Amino acid sequence: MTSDTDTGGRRRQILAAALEAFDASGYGATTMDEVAAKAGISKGSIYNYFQSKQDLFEHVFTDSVAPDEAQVDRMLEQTDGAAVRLLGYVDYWSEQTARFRQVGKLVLEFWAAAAREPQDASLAWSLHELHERSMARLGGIVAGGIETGEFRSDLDPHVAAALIDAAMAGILVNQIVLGLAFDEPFIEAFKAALIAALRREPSAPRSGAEETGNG
Amino acid sequence: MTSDTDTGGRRRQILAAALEAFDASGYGATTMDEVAAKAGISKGSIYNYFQSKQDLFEHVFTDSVAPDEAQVDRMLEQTDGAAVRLLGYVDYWSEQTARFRQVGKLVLEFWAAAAREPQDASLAWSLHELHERSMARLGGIVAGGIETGEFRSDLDPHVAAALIDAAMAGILVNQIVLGLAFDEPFIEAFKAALIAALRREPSAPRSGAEETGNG
Amino acid sequence: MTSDTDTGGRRRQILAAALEAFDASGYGATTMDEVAAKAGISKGSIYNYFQSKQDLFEHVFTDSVAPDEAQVDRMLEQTDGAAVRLLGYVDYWSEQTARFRQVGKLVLEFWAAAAREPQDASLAWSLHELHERSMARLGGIVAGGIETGEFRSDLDPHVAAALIDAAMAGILVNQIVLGLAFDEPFIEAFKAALIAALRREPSAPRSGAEETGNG
Amino acid sequence: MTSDTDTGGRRRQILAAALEAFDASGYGATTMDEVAAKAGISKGSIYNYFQSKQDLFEHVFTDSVAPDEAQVDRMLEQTDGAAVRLLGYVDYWSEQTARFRQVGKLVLEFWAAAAREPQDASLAWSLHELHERSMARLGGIVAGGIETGEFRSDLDPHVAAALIDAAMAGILVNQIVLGLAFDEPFIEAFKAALIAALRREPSAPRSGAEETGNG
DNA sequence: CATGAATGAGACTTCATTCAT
DNA sequence: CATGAATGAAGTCTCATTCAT
Repeated sequence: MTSDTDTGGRRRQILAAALEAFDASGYGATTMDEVAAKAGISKGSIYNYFQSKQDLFEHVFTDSVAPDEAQVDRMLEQTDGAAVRLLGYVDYWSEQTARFRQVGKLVLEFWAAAAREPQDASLAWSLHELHERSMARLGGIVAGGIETGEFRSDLDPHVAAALIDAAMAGILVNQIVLGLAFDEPFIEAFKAALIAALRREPSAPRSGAEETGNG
Repeated sequence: MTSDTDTGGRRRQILAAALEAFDASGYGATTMDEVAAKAGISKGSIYNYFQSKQDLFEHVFTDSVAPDEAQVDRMLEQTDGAAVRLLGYVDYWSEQTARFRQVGKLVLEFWAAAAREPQDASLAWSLHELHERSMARLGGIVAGGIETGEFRSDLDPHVAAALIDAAMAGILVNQIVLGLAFDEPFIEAFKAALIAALRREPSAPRSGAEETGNG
Repeated sequence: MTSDTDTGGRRRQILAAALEAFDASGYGATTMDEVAAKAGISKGSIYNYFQSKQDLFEHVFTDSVAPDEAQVDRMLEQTDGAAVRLLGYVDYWSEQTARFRQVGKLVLEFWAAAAREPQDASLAWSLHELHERSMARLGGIVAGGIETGEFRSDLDPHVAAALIDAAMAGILVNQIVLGLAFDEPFIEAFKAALIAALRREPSAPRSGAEETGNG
Repeated sequence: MTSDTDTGGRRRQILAAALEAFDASGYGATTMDEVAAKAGISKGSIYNYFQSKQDLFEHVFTDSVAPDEAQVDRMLEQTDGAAVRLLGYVDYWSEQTARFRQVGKLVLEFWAAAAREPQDASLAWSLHELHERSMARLGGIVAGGIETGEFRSDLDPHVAAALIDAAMAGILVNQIVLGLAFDEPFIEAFKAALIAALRREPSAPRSGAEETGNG
């Protein structure tokens, strides 16, 4: 047990050090020496836990950076109403984004690496699956909204989901690459725009529901 | 004349080879030998035209990949109507994206590199300025639409521009990273969603009553 | 113990190989491959002990070639009489010169490199301090001789020390550059000339009239 | 004629540029580009005047830096008295040294290069012959002084010449390597020491004859 | 004779990975 | 399982020299 815990601890220690190093310098410019130094262990030791630098890099994503999807699924299960569920999803994503912001450049490294990999390689596959699940959740929310009449009936749930997902990805990119600050008012405006584009409209007896509220 | 053409030609030759190589393997995994071989010249020759690998990389972006903005400005000058101008802008961007799709991974390389650079470094600055100009165009279009009554009056042009820009960036990312195909129908849906979110709602003679109540 | 010896041994191994290589070919023409081959290790290994070629070069001087000054200080402490001490110093220097003769060209490399360096750089500083200590010893001997009346009272100890030091440096240079053999008879003649130039002239009961004119 | 002059001028132009460059950076660190830039011509052109970098280096010495010996020979022919001739030689050397001081590091480069060359190679041979002529002059002066009774009869002219030459070489080295300033008072002290070591002594009815009389 | 782009050998240095201790 | 010295392949960049114009 102790040894087991120790082993897990050592592994996590390396992952944390690697995350920090890769984020600061990128994959190419990070050396195993750096990781070892940050982790406070010897360089050779890393190879007892990871097969190679590439392997370590991928595990930084799958074991440390990949978003925690359990909570959002719980939230979606317990919530009624397509608009509410959608806005909840955006909030969840926004929280994850805040985490990403701390390891922001790393996300771009993952993307760039995945783009270069064959589509069935480890990292590319992880990102692919992550995206698939995101699409499924968003598509389900939109389809539900159409069914209940909350959302416009002329929407294609898949297309809508892809658009919403893309918008979120783009916000993240602009944050990381350009250092833009997308603060809470911005996120609220984003939500309002989503609702404005999705909701059923002419039948609404009253309009004016989607004020953005920022100056 | 001949020499002038030749010199420019040699430089372009190297840029084309570098673009291809960087796109295929990424910055780190591309060697100067590869670039030289693809360009059909000697390795040392590259250094007669570019100071370093990094310099070459940046010039691939600024000289070869950066979008051609002249045409869109011409279009915007000659067009009336905010919605038409916006859709025209999306088309312009869509065409550029098609170009990017061919050098897709390279764009991620640029982004990752720029994110790692200090914000005033060459590449980061190029991307920053590109974004600023994009924001200016989009913001202008939206502001014009608000003024003429085409678009909702409760929009903040800066926020709207940032959102539109982010959505486009995200579509690009998902294309590149996940290999998704965003075809013409998708782009049309994107346009429709934009218009749906921006246009003044015909049914509401007066808006401006209830805020979204953030928090 | 063993490891300590081994580590020190490996380092010395590299230094010895580098000394030989630099001496044979000069700094510029010596390659790290050569040093590695002579030391019987891999090229990369050298960088576990020295940061760069320049660093290795400087350590060859400070760790391997710089004269051993402990013995001469012991001798000077235990000896009385300015003339005897001076001749002892010449003998000490002559022995060191014999060592230098084996790595003769290397000394010129050090000098040339030091001359090109800023005066506070590592190698230049080493030579500077070495010279300062030499001047202090010689100046002390001469001053002592003047005090006891062995040497002429119109000498400036600093000037005399500088001259003696220069003469020794020049003998070394001519040995190395021109391959001249300065054998024992020559050294004896050098000693005699030194004494002749320094000692109080017996025929003049009182000196102190004709100063050299500098303070 | 014009072309001949032009050619000579172009050659001298290159030599002057090379001298400056080699002096500033040393042989290894000087590039042909630097020389060409300083000379204001193209790099390829240098090879119309010199076979190689090494060839250029050697010609910098033989054509530009080697001391001008004609004047000292004239002086020696026209002067009587061994002491006066010797002091005149020191003055001549001192003037040359002032020239060397301006290209000081270069002298060390020549020495280091010559030491590495086989003794019959171009540069080594030049230095060797230069030294031989210096020895001949000094030896002649000393021998003459012994003959006329000015100098001590127990001197070996060859040994004395070698010592004087070495002292001068050493002064030069310490100037260049250590940046020491050997000013006129120092040179006068050097002269005084030379005379003190050489002149016939007990028979001198009066001492104090060898005032240095600086100024 | 001038030019300067092209060359290509080769230099220094880095670093992922291994393995004996 | 830990260590860290050793490795050696590979990378970027330099530069003396050539040669077509």
